[in-house]
Amino acid sequence: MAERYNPTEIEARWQRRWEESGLYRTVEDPSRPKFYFLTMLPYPSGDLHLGHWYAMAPSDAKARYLRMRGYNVFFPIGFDAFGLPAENAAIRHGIHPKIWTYENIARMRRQLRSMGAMWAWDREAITSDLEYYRWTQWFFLQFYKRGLAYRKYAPVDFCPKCNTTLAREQVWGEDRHCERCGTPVIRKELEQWFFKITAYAEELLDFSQIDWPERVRTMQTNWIGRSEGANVVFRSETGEAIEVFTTRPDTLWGATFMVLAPEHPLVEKLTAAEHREEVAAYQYQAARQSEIERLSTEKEKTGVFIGAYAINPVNGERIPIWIADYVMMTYGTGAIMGVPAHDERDFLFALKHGLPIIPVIDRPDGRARSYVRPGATRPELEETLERAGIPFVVEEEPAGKALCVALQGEEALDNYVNIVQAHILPGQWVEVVGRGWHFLFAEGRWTLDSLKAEQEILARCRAGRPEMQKYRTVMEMLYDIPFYRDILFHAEYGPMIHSGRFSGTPGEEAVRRVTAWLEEEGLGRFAIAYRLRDWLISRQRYWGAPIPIIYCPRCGTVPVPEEDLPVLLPEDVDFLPTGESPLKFHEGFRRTTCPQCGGPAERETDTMDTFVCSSWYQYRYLSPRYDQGPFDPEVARYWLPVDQYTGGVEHATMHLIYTRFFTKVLRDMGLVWFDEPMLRLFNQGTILGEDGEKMSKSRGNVVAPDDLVEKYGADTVRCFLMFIGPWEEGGPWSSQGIEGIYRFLNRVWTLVLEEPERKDRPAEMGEEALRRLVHRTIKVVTADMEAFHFNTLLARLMEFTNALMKVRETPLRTSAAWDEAVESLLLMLAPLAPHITEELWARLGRPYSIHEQSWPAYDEALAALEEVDVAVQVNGRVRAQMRIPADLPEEEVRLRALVLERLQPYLAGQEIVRVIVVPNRLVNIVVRPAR
RNA sequence: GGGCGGGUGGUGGAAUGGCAGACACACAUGCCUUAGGAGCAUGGGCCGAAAGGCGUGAGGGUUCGAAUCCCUCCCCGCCCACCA
Repeated sequence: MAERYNPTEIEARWQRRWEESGLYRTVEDPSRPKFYFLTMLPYPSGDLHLGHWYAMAPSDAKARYLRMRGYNVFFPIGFDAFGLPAENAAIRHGIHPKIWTYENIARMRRQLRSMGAMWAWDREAITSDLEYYRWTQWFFLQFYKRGLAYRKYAPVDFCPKCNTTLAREQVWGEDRHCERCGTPVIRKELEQWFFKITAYAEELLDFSQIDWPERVRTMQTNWIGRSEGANVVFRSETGEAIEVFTTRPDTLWGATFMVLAPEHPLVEKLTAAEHREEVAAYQYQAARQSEIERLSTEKEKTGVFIGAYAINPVNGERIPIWIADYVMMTYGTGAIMGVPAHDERDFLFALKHGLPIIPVIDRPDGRARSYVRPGATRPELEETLERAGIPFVVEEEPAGKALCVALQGEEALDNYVNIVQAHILPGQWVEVVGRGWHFLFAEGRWTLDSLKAEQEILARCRAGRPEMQKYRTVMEMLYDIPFYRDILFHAEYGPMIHSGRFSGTPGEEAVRRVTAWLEEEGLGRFAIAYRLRDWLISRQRYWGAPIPIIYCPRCGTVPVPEEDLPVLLPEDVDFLPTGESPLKFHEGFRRTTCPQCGGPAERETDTMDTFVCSSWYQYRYLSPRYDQGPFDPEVARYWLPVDQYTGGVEHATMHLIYTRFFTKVLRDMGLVWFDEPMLRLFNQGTILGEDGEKMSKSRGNVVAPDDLVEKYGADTVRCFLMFIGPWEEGGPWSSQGIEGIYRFLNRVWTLVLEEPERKDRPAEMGEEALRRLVHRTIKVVTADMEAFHFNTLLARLMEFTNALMKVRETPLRTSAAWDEAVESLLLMLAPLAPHITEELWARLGRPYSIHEQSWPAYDEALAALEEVDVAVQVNGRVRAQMRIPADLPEEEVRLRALVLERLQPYLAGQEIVRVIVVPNRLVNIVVRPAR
């Protein structure tokens, strides 16, 4: 009896051996094709959890496979070590962030090693290392030099009691209070550093050079949010120029008001004295809300009139200026024209605040409606309409009969208008809405085509029916009629109406023609707006890379000279329970001398967002101790760019955009020669708790990988994570399911090492057939490996193993084909389960190491099936099976099928209409009863 | 509200126009065993004694043939969310 599979012993032994023999040392070898395989670097939270394993183990398997395919693979690892949790630990437990971080790293290194991955530990990089953040600061200076780093006022969440800014995750609850003291948080304008990522917005929309998942490309495209339109200059009555951005210049004639963002710089100047108090109160209120809240769809459209008017440059209309929090200072120009007839938000705003609504784009669907109020016309109208063939619905109302008329098309509308006009009673009216927008009175017809018409119509309606007195605008009056509700507003493109000489311009040309005209007249110009904002990198934190800037009272903002880098993060700091950055109070750090004039000056005390550090780590990995630049260009020339990147999709709009931006800047600096950092990207899913929910301490469903490794060994944990389901989908953990993989590895152990109980089982297959099975398996497994389909790959290997377990008891056990089968099994399993395969490989007397062997090749001819089982259907139902040689000519297949015994009852008395032959799969005989 | 995924046995999943349920878990029965939370063998979508029928969220369509393609709807997950 051979010894049993003991993963703990084997794994420790081989990990030591690999380390000692330098199996995974990285060497730049120009004679071999390179492959840079990168996995997102972990944050050293202190414990390696199963999520890390889920991200890393399959990556390691793929990297090992590529190595077996002959690539010189670079598979580095490191730590994203700056960040808030270290500071929180300092405040709560009195541990210095540096100690906390580096102790965590030491622990995680040990845990990571237990995975048995082929990481290039000799190139490990840690972002909080002095020799790392020195270059992060260097990049800041290069950005600054190129005008890509700038400082401006920006709103931050601020706790007035703690006297500090808060990160977004430190603001709690609906009422937005401070996490620590419960005081309501306010928005405060602070000077902050930004990276000008918007300068690259256009280029970031181009994904033509990378093979990334569509999901990520879509998310980034939406995040960047490119919109074409025009900036149009309005003037206030006092002559102040106010620029608005619009994507719909074709609706300019329908602008009936203007809205500025509450923090718009012109508000101060424009606000009339008697409105100041109200405006200030509204601005304060708006400042208290985060952008997230302001953007909430459910929210009422609040706002206040500032007592000023602007002139619409295209038609001279005088329109009121409001401020409202649905307008963002950070998008477009921070000011909009309100076109309530064709923008849903403006429509709701106008209705709520009693602002007039003038339609200026015709409905493309040609629909119009008319509601004839009781007593508006002579009673014969009904009969006349009937005779004219115009359908209507009669509604009984307390005041009498009302008619609801739906009209489709120009002709119906004209016809209806003429008929109704002849039936109107004096003082009364009937309107047509949706299209036409005619108000038919006995003495004439008014069209809702201007503010003036609006007022006249409203006055007449109020005079004719006293109950209309309560309405502030014509549209408000119409909106009260349920029959009209869904036809009063639309945002489609369509022919322009009520727009002076542009009336009649078709929707397809309208935007272009109006924009061209605006440019000619000097009233506006074509403009592109992006939703992407510049990247705010300032953090009022201690544990981060200090921003290398000095403020001198004489010279102003002065960058730290490159030769003075790094700006050292001082370690002798006190952590205040308020959470304020200790750098602010560290006199030795803050006080410095100006590099230009030598006079007393102050350092910037903010540090950089940790996403800055992780935007270029793939370059630092190449040469983590290089000190002539961020990375060794020699080494870079060999390895870059990254060939394959893997990581969670949650970074789609943060890290994955930032690192693309960084790379484009590096390219413009001449540091790299390519446009994109990572050529291919794979997003793995999330490993969930046994209950299908996210693993978290509060749910109590966390599975500790260390315990699993102790019980089953790393190979089993690795394989099971890959077996659970498609890697890109993630899925729930199963503490029972892992047993299956453990059994599988035990079976492989038995298969290779143990003497079978019997050896004389009659062979079910010959040597040739066994070879065919081997090559067929290599073929499908290779395809699965290429496609990251680890779950089906393992299923194939299990099937293969199960088949071999039977063969093992037959005389074939001593054949050459058997040896080939076992060897192939171990080689295919090696990337997934590196330890057990190394052990079995050694015990078979093969040379060290299995991980330096070539991936098994398959013979295409052998991999092809010799015989196939084909289903034979009659009218789509399987009625028989037949085994035939593979790739038999269709005609032959048809003949063999038609004479099958089992089929005859189904064919008797039937006429064969056609026979469909799907090669090597099935035959479908289509029949119908014979006449 | 918008965008992208997804819905298949008791469970995780396989099959992306061609025999639905590979592989595994759990379960059942049997063998072995002093014992079994080890190992081995056998079984299984559902209904039915069988023949056969039904079956991939619901309904419709295209096709010789649909889990797969199209239309309508329901449910779940993720991302974005007043971006003018």
